[in-house]
Amino acid sequence: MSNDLIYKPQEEKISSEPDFGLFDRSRKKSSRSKADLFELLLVKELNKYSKLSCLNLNDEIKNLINKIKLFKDGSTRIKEQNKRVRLLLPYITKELNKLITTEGKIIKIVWIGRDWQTHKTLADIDIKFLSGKIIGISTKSTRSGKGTQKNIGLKELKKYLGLNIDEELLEMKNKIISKVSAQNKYLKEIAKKGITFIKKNKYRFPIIEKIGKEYGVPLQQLAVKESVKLFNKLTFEKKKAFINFILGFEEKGPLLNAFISGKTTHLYWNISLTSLVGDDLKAVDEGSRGYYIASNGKNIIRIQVNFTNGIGISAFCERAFL
DNA sequence: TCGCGGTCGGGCTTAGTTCG
DNA sequence: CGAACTAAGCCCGACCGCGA
Repeated sequence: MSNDLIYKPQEEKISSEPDFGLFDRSRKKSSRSKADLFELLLVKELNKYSKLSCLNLNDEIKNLINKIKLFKDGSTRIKEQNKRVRLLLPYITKELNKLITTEGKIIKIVWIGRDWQTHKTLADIDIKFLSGKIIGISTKSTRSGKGTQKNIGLKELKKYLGLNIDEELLEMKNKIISKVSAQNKYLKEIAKKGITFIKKNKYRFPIIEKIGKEYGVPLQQLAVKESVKLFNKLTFEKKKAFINFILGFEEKGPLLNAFISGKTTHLYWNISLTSLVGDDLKAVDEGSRGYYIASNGKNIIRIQVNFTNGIGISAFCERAFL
């Protein structure tokens, strides 16, 4: 039996028998909870700054802290978020001060958080002024890097680029399921339960990742080629629509991007990104993993082509970076 | 030239919504 | 009602440039 097929218990696993995914082994990170905590702490401070009540946030903050504590390095991660809020806050309030002189005081602050889907916005926080004006704040907190500008699912890729790889995806999925199934009796049981269950078991059986890549990577490469070809065939208006979607120009109101990466703060209004977009728009193949969108010969957006939860064993998507 | 901070690039995690 | 989809987020190793 090859080494890949041997069941590898994770650090928290006690039983020596495979549990077929009943055990949750994704305990190393808690990225989403940390982001939520960061956003909520920021909302709390912004409320204080605006002299608005924020007592209702304390329970939720407490819950998140308790959740993050359970993860590896949990308390360090919590401290980090607190620190980054302190560093970023003055830059945001400086910008808000300017607005207050023309729009009046802040009367309401709404944490959008995970409700972006129903709000249809990139904003994490909405701020309403006395004049009725509402601005959104999109905020990120990372140890390093700029974070994802946008994650584009297959539905949107179809809509904007006309990308259709349904058949290839189905074929890939079937191949992965049958190859996983052919490994041994445990994997046969897992494969029976479908691709999501296969995904849940990838840490216990490293061969799953290997098989996923075997069939997933060629599809990534195909999708890069297709996307580049399709983008370059679009009319100028349609190219622009795709870029507008990525950059968030479909927002109802002004959007302030406020993010902190390590100790470095960044602050800019979304509208300032319009200067990036010129009249000659082209997609440039960058190899097997992604492509660039260039404006007048200069790369402005990098698009990474991959799967959300591991190659071949989760949903396909393309991700945009500035 | 070496250490270190910043950026890049690939990948992973989470969770709300939708769909069969 | 659970699996799949979607789209937010963060992680982290590699790489690169710059000053001591």
